[in-house]
Amino acid sequence: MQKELAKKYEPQAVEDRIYEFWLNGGYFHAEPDPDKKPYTIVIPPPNITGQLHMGHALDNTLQDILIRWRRMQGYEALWMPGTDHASIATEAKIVEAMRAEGITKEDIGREAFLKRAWEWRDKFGRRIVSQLKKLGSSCDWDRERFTMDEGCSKAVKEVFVRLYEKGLIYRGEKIINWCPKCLTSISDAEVEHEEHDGSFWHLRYFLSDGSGEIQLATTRPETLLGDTAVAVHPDDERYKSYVGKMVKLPLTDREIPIIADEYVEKDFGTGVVKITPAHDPNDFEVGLRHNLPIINVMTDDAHMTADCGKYAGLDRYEARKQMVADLEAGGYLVKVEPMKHNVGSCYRCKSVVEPRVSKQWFVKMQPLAAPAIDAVRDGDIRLIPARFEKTYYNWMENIRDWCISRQLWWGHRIPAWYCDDCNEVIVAKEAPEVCPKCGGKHLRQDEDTLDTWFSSALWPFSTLGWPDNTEELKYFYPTNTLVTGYDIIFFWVARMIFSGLEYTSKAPFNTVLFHGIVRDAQGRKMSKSLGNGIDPLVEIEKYGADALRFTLATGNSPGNDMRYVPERVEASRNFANKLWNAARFVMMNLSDNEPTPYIPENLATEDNWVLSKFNELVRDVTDNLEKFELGLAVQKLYDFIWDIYCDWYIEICKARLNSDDTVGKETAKAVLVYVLSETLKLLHPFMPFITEEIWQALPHSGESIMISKWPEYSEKLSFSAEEKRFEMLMDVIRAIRTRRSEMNVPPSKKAKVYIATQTEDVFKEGTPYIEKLASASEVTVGAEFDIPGAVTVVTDSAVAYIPMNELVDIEAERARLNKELAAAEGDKAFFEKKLNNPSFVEKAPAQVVEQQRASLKKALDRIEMLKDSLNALN
RNA sequence: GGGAGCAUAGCUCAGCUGGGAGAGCAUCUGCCUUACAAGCAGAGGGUCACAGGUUCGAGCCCUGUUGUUCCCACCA
Repeated sequence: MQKELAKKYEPQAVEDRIYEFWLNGGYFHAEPDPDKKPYTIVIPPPNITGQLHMGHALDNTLQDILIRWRRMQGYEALWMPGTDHASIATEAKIVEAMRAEGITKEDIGREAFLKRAWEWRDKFGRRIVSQLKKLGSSCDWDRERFTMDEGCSKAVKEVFVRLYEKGLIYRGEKIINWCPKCLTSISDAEVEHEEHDGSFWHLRYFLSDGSGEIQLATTRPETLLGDTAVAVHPDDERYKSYVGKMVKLPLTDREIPIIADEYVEKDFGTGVVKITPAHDPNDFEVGLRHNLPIINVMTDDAHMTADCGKYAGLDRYEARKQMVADLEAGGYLVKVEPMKHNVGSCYRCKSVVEPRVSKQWFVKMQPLAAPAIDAVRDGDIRLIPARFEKTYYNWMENIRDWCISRQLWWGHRIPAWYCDDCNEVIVAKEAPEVCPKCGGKHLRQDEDTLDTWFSSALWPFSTLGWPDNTEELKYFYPTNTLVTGYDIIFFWVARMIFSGLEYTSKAPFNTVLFHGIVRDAQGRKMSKSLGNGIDPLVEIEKYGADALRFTLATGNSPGNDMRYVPERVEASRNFANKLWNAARFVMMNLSDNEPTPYIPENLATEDNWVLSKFNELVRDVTDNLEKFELGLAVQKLYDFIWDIYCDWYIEICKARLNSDDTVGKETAKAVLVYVLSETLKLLHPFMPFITEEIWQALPHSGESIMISKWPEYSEKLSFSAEEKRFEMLMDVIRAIRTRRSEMNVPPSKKAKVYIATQTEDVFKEGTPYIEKLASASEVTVGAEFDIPGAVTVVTDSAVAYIPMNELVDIEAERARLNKELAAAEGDKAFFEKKLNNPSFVEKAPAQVVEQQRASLKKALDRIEMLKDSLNALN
């Protein structure tokens, strides 16, 4: 901070410089240290294709708050950063970029394609990292990792081989979700289901023996050429006689059987289903049970295959249209009903997913899911908020095998080789020279890569050196807190849990803090297509990273979505500015060589009060952070700094600072500096830049606020008696201000004030403050006054008379006091009623009863004072 | 079909284990009181969605209703 302080805080001039300073100081770096307790967070690795969006901003703000706080508390705090190769998303982008050049993947081949991909990664992987730095993230960049770096790749191979050997990874021909645009299989979790308006075509299939027809209904007539049976329920009386007969498949010469299977719902549609094992997961199962042939009628990009006669080569929806027309023309179409049905689409490209039979690699999930369920149930892992446990159990308990192979090039290539000589499958960490079975040399590695999430699942330990038992792994693992959005609970969180348990025998973290989605001001999801996204970098440029962080941390409760309202970031910016100016004021009063912050002797009541309030703040903020209530913590800091420190304490200190009382002056200065400096520490995790900038400008010891010691609650700073005394003063000041404001008296018009009270010492001591803060020209304190016709204000502890008779309308004043009296009488009745209720006194906690008694007493005192005041008017 | 969240001041949201409802923004009034007009001092504004229940006491706990958002699910 410069000597000449700007009136306004300018984050742009501060943040980059401070971040450099931290980096140079090496403060983000963590090393195993047996003398300290570890605290570890692994970052949810952002995609290398990604740009920082509000979701990242929120996620990383929360992590940075936790890690900075723990670091200050003395933990060896490691925030492990890195990026994710995001196979499907990255590959799609590169393919898209290549299309602009007029070339395809296949044109250049695997090797050249991967070269491009790595170049892409080098170029864009840095971008997201520099954006995280703009936010102030205190990651240990020395340890930055990438899901496809050597270590992570080693971990991936290790896991694959181990699971294969254990029989938990297998290759099989099954029906999977196929994205016809990305041209790869995807897992169940990668399919988004949405209800669409569709049609339900009722068709008639004629029996081969000419004895009649059977009617069925379908939403996908274009798969008809792949039908290999027609099914009814075995108990369906209507169709019992049909079972075993053959029907002629319309538009073809093929004959297919009518079978009975319990999968069919009697009451749905006509109770008859066409069975297309190649294109529907249920039909596939039915096909297995009845040994039906599988006829694939679609190509990998969802066009009809060459075997489809006149429909060959048509897009699936065009084929549907033409087939429906042909069915109608041929007399097969009975009717068309409108129908809502679920359509699955690819979570990356939104294309409608095509169920497809193909040979893929799978992870057998049930054996892995069981311990993962127990870990949460037994409390080894705590989900915050707890309601996500239910979601988690529900998913884990109904989990199906995980399809992990992808027909993509960018990713971890599957460590499996096929022997062309003897068809042996070899799964190994290193490429085999020869076939271990036949000694043949014609080995081909599997062309496919692994699901991106397969490597992300290992992130908490692969980044720490696993499978090697490194010092880092021993010290920092298991990690402590995982902070992420609830939208990736299945993709990532659940998979890390079962992976950690399986490979390290430990839960990978003990707490998961879920946050929600950042939405726009109207509550809509921010998206490219809507164009309603707010760029965090633009906001940082405009308002500062601290303001953005503050906005995201405030009013954000775990697991709940939040709206990003522009006005709020302005309010946060204003708060930073407020703090800046408070610091300016304090420093204005300091000389060049002030001692480091300390608590002086000779504390005045207001000093005790502010220290006591600060002490409570320390306790509350720490407590909130322990409970992951970050939004509450930051709110309390805001209130303390703005209301208590600025509006009251600084204002009240001005009297001493401007006086000739050297002791009072020094005391005020010392307390001002002490409380400011300590409060900056509490605020630092939330607003790291401005707190560092101010802290550096204040007298301090140590290199940086970010490695200073987190304040602790101290009984010695608890002054409840002094707090009460000071609050009496505040009450009177507020009451006088309110009264003057109601009468539109400007502060420049000073007036005498007489204070009648039973605690004269409080108000005598507070006289200069009443003069300054309540525009009093002269304050007289006594037990009783008789000042006819004065403006009268009554608090719980005093009556203040302000003889501004010319402004007073006696009748109005009487009416007002009577109104207040009525209110006080109401209070009295309220508390009396409560206290006269025997079951209340009996059953309520003693402390609560005591509170009510005190409130009753206040009301009674107030009534007395109001009555006196009314009498005084006469 | 199952499950979950949300419903509190005009707007955006807090509200910890139940003890007379809070903030910011907006509105209104008066202030350039030299740290800050991105500010200061005040004011107005709420049957805490609805209906029951538990309790001495319910915004908070229970049940149901309505509205809304989301997640999961193989009725073609």
